Amino acid sequence: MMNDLTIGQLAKESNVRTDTIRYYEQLGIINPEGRSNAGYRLYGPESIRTIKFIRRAKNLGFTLAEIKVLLSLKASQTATCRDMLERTEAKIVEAKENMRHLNDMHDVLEKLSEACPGGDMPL
Amino acid sequence: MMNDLTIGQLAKESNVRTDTIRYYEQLGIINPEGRSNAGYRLYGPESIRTIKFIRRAKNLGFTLAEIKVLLSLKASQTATCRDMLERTEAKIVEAKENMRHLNDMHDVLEKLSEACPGGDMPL
DNA sequence: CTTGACCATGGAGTATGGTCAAAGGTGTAT
DNA sequence: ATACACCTTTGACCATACTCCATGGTCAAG
Repeated sequence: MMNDLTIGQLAKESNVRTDTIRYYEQLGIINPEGRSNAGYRLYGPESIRTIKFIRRAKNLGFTLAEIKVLLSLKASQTATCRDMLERTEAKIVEAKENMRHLNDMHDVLEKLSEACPGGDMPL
Repeated sequence: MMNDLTIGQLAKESNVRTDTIRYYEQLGIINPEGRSNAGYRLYGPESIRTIKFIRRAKNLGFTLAEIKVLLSLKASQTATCRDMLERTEAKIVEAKENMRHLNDMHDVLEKLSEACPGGDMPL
């Protein structure tokens, strides 16, 4: 299918390195839909979403082992599980915001640590 | 002073290993107040707070390098810096709560992933 | 004065999450 | 057909944050 992505294309679309995708595959987190005649990994377009999910979860502090579990739940056919996951994803987005704010603050603190002994407060 | 703690006592009070404290010292994050005649590290009681602060910040996702900066700010004599830090600490506590909730949820999800294919929802 | 718990240093080893490099096959444009 | 970008695998290497080990000194109790 024309829809399939090579590992390089997937990497570009999802802003990770090809090595990282292969590493995730090694951990059993993601798998290509198949292989080309030449043995090239071929991915469906939903893989982009998956990689982005992994990155989001990672930023929230989930380990790759934990993310593997989250993704296996996500794949489950049980509606209740899917619902739980959706709710959790919303929570995760919230927490990510919190962490982002915290990190912003950290950046400010770093600047402060340089500016403070003698300078005006940059904030 | 009788108030001084050996590394083992400090480790016990702050729930880390002695190795970890020495490792932090190597990174310049904490330092003993002095040494005994025999060369034993001696810590004041505030070191317990410091180690606990490091652990708290670490759980929030700060790297040890970042924590070093936070602690250097904390030590600064400038009132505004201290104020900023206090505010940031409050934020950090908030964010920690959020992450704790998220981690609780993760634990539930793990249980779900075992119970879901065929069992009742435990939640 | 010896035993056992504690301390010191230095260096090696571990887990996580990548990242890079070597050696070689593929695919397409000129 | 040959350059060039892309793909393959295997395996080494990196940073972070510990954790353990070997070797040897210290100290309090019996």
